[in-house]
Amino acid sequence: MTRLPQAVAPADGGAAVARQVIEAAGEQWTPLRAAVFAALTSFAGPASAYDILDCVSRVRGRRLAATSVYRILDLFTATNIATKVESANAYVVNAHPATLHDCIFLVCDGCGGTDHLDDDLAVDRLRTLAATTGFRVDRPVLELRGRCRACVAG
Amino acid sequence: MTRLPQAVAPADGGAAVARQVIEAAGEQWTPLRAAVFAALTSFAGPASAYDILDCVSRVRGRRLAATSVYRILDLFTATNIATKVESANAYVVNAHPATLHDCIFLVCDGCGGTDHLDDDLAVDRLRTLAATTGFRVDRPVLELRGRCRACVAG
DNA sequence: CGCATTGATGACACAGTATATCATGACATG
DNA sequence: CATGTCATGATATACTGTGTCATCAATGCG
Repeated sequence: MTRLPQAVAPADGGAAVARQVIEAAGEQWTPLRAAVFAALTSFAGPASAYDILDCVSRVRGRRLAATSVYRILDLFTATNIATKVESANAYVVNAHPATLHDCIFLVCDGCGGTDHLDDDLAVDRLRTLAATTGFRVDRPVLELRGRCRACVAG
Repeated sequence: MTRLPQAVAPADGGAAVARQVIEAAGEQWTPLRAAVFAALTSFAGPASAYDILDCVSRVRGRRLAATSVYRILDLFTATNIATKVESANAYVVNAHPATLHDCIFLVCDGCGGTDHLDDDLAVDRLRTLAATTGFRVDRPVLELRGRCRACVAG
């Protein structure tokens, strides 16, 4: 299966689905977690932990602890609600948290925007190759840095 | 083309080739750069910038500036002599600096060891998919986190 | 009700990663 | 010697992330 990037944008930015996933995992959907999720979706591209910290702090009128942000981001990534873009030390909400795919991120070095594509064929191939060496893949980090259409043109 | 991980270990750890590449790029092969290269090869797996800083400082009996290490690592990565493992904030020497391949790293979360494989087929596929969205790939970041054979067994 | 437990968050310190800026030193060349 | 260039140093600072203990609210139970 191959899907090209596409936007599926529920009115709430996916918060309802995220909440379902979190609660299905036996975790709570707290106000702070909701705020972090909202902050995450409010950025056009990947947001750093401190971007989120600043954003949530502003909204709540009170500075929250960095620890809390990291804890919540860890929870989000563990439940597949968000993913860390390793090459940018930043986080993005996952477009389809309910279905398991190994996202391939297209990160634009021009505008910072991030698209993603899912391509089971390529990923399966990589997994299989790794397996031939006895390596068990737990977490693929597949990111393509470059320039998006607009930034190539501009 | 697909090659499985293999060790090609020249006696000098590849310093001679590295030097050629650096000089071909119009840059100098200085004692400090040689020391950083040697430090890089002296680690079994990827080494952090500060691992290298400590190592080189010890060898030289004098603490060098973090800035210098980063500058040299930037030079090495720009010339394809080394690559940054983004998901580990660490650097490894490139096994074949002269030939251009998009390395796929297998990073073991157990022992920290890193293998790599080259698979033009998978990478070309990803590049092609990206291109269909108008995205131009400059720098693929392809890392598979998991457990190596030994650590899966242990 | 009183109390213990549990989970979420806060507060604070600190470690680790990275860059900006300006200064210095070595060397080449005119 | 004056000047320029390149590599490196020195210093400060920003950014990223974690460890540890305290606090607070909700829940369950005697």
